[in-house]
Amino acid sequence: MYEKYVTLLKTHSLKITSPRLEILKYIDEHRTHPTVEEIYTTLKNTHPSLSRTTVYNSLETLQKHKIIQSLTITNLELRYDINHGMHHHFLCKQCGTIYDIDLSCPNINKTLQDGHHVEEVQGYFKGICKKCLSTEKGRHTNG
Amino acid sequence: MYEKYVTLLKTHSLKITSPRLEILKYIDEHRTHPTVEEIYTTLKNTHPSLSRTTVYNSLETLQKHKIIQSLTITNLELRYDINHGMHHHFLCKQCGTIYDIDLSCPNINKTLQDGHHVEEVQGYFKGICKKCLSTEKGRHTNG
DNA sequence: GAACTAAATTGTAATTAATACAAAATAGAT
DNA sequence: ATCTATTTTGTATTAATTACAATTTAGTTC
Repeated sequence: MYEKYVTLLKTHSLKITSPRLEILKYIDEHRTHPTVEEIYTTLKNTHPSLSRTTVYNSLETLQKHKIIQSLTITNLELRYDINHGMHHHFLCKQCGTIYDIDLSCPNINKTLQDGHHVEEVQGYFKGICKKCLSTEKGRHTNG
Repeated sequence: MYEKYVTLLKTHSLKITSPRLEILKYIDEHRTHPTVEEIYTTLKNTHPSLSRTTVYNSLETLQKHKIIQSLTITNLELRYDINHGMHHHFLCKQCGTIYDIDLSCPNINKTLQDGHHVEEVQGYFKGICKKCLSTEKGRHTNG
């Protein structure tokens, strides 16, 4: 159940704590790019002693170790995502869903750009998602 | 002095007001991707009646008309940038400077991606800028 | 397995960015 | 000059995040 996450934390010489395991598991199993509040309120149900600050602290630690990453695509608050290989993000302006986009910009791996050393790249795409487009089309067709 | 901005506002059928002209001029002349607070405190000096809320309102209006755009590259707060053709951004993790990056990801203009309709693209690059790299190198060499 | 210590968790308080809203002011039209 | 819808302004709130001190605990040592 948790071995995967125990191993991951050990690999990074991080202490194995209940909050870290739960948070990591949650982010790994919910690829919805959740907010801190979503993670906190959900886990609070099954782990009442959990503190909001702990969620912030744990996320920061996991991020420092590049196990997870934070997104600012929604402007309002940080969202978190497990670090599963290079990918970008698409935000639907209508339904708010954030999709993973599996493409790699060829400029991404060039380590120098205008003389700057690039360590991280995040691509944010915004528009209307496939699902909303089809609903919209259906609505026009039917009524 | 302000004709350029008067024209721009007129083109978009926006009322010509002093705050809008000042804010637009500020963003156009300071390509440093300023925060709301930077814009507000700077303009407050020469225009004491200016309200923080007005800065927020004006920025929102200008953004809706695609005259400016907002960036979330620093995570903490929104930063604003005049909309001068397609470009991306580089944030130096050391000095905090945000540079414009004039490259266009070939995927950017594909209007559909996984069936999603892309309307906007923002590329955020993070690392160490040329200037900080050279300072670092100098330090190693000299001491 | 008990004792120890550095690190993590917790809860509260404070900070910061952004938004809501109503009253006053004003741009542009008549 | 008058009028009206829009904009500006200031205050009050909300929401996300950070600071910090006290408590607890993971992992080590004996």
